[in-house]
Amino acid sequence: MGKIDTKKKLKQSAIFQTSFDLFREKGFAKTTISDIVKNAGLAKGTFYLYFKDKYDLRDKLISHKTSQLFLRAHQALMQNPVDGFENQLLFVLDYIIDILEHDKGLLQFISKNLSWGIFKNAINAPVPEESMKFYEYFKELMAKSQIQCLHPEQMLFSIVELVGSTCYSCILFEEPTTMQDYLPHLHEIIHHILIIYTQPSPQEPLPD
Amino acid sequence: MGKIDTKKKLKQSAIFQTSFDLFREKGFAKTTISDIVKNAGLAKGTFYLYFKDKYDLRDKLISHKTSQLFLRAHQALMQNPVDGFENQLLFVLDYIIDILEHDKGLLQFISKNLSWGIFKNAINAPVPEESMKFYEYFKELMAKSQIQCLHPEQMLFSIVELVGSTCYSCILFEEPTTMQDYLPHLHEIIHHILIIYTQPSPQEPLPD
Amino acid sequence: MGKIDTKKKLKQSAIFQTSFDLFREKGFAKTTISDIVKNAGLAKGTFYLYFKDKYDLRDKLISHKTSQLFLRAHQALMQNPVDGFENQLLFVLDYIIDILEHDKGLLQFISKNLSWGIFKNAINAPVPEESMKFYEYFKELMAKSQIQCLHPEQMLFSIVELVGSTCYSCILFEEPTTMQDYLPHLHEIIHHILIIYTQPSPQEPLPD
Amino acid sequence: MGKIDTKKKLKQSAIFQTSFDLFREKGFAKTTISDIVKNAGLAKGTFYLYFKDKYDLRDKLISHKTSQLFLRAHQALMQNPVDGFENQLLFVLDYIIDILEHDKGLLQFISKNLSWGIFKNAINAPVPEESMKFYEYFKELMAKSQIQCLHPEQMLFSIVELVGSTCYSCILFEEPTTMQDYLPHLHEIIHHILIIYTQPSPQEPLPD
DNA sequence: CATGAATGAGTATTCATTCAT
DNA sequence: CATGAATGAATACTCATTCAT
Repeated sequence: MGKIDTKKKLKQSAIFQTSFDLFREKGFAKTTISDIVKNAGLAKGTFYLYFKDKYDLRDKLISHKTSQLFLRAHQALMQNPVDGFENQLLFVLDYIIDILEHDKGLLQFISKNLSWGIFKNAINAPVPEESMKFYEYFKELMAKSQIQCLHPEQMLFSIVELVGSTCYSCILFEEPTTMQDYLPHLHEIIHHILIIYTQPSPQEPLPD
Repeated sequence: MGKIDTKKKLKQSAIFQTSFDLFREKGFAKTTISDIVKNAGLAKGTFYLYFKDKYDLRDKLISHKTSQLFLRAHQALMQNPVDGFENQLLFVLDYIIDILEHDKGLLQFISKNLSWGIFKNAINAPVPEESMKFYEYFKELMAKSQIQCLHPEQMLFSIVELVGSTCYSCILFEEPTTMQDYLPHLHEIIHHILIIYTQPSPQEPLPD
Repeated sequence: MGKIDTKKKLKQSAIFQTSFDLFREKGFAKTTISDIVKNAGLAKGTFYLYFKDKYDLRDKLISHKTSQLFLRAHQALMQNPVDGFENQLLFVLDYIIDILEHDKGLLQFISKNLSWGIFKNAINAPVPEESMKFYEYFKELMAKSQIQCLHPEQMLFSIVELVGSTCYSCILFEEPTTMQDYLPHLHEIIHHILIIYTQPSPQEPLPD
Repeated sequence: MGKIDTKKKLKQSAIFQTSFDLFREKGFAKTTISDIVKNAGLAKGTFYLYFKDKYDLRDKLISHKTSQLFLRAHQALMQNPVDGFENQLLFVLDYIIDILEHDKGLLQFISKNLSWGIFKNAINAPVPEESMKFYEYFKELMAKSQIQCLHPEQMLFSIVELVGSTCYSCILFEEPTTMQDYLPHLHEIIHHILIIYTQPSPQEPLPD
């Protein structure tokens, strides 16, 4: 009973690991299911017991990897307590950026396919305990820091999209500059976005 | 000579038009070269006289479509003179956003493939006069408005990436909200980005 | 013992019923063993406890269904006594044609696979009491009606093949006409076949 | 121009010949397209330039072979003039039966798939001059012999179905007897079918 | 320049069958 | 007896690319 379930988990895990390596190495399109099962030491048919097709695998893998990323950032945050929502947010973002800078394959794989929808819900996480909803997580952080914010979702959306797309370009192509170089400006823009959204009224003129 | 050139242009144009329609309709991956030439009324071999392969066509098409987009925005700006760099920038962005809102196929096609590199250089423009470099264009606008800016490229990069990725989500999926809804906040963030980059940096004083 | 036998019968029966429905619905080739066991609520391995493979199942099913058909016709004949071999034969044929007209799936399934061999011997009947030999049955009817016939087997063969193949076309495709339309002609041809085989052959005089 | 067309004909012909041999040898189901093209000395893709799939090939092949059969019978008839419709009909049928007796593979292949619809129309004949409509052909023979017949189509249908299905059993399995043995009886039944359908009125009582 | 017939490597997917539990 | 996870051989079909005409 437990044995069979354990074996099943192992197989799925093997497919995850192998396919991720291959996607990183050769790209999604050039990776074949034959490649995956051959490297995972499984029969072809077995693949189809766990995933509908290559696209299903990809989607589940993105959820999985994104979840892992946030989980690691969250755990780091727990071990290095930081005060205030802004600092916490920056800590998490910087932590993730740092990981991605050292794992460009991961960045390449995730970014091409990540969307706000996946980010917000991360519902299809194959392992239940991973299916944390990041948006909920940040809202909680905000609440704990007693931040007032009219449109918390839009605020996070703006930040996440900005960070995601600029990272992609700076880290992978160093265009228009390196991540090192860009990071302080990114922080400053994020700082301003927080100001904008936590101001009493977005219409009112900004203080200078 | 001129005749032959005209004929060549016509064929290339036919491939552009047909392939764009098909990419919009069925997506890039599902569109075959057979499809394209059949719809364009050409022989298969003819395709290879004009493009190296499907990827070459796609890249040239993206440049072409992106150029067109900016060209239209630029022409609109010429006819509705607006004062000041910020207003000009917003005019151009809003104009493009409006087009994309009404042509989601175009948005889908461009966004998946647009990167800062293409945006900045637009090098492969098949029609020479299209190969305007947008970055240069904006730098010129800035100069005309006598804007001082330490890192103009980074500033535009931040804005373009933010606009690009948020548009994609808001227009195509209305996530987390509609473009209508999000637009004022986007404007405000852009406003702040301009402030950040055109004010004396907190770290380093502007040279005079 | 009896219990186990009952259970076995039940499973076999479930496979028969389910597979027949599926064969009718999707055809033999498109029906998979997975389909069958899933619908029958059994495990895949169980199938192989009862049948060698799909072909074995099909053959047994044809025998089974053909037997049922004749059994029903026979029972009807018992309840509506008819005099004379020709009338009895026509009664049985008409009865069966009527059933097939109302169950085209059955006709389709049986006809594609029925041959004179199966008809004559019905050897593989899975349930022993079904394994009535139709040819023997008709010979008995003939004997009871005191019909003299030199080649009774050929006579039945001619009739059965004619009825079988014309039914198939008339009922399933209404080609060249409907069964309704064709039936009187079919009767007349059968009548003549009976005449031919029960009259002194032109070539060889009947032995007395 | 003519060269290319000739080559195309040759390729189709090669596929026809090769596939027919393979179908005869291993059966339709067990013959793969890979087999066919390998034996025909063609590339896989080439197959799909000429036929939609294996089923398309089979149907066209049946038409082709059936047409050939009748064509040969017709040519033989032209060279051995026979008087009267019945004699002509029997000549053609006997001629075909004779061919089939000596080419059981052909019989096997055709019979499993021949239906009255194909017989009557033979429309899809790949080579135009083959697309003779047999039913029309026989109607013509009848007209020439000044035969009056109320339901000529039904008459031919009855004969063809009878001949087809009895041949199949007698030739391939010698069940219930050999074709040699059965032939005179078949002739007699056909003779009677002609009588039935050419009688002034099918409703009127048969003369005894 | 233009054609389109021919190519054939390449890939996803199915499914009957087995066997450890 | 029953199960159903695992297997992997088998196959249809696609499509970018070439090259003789």
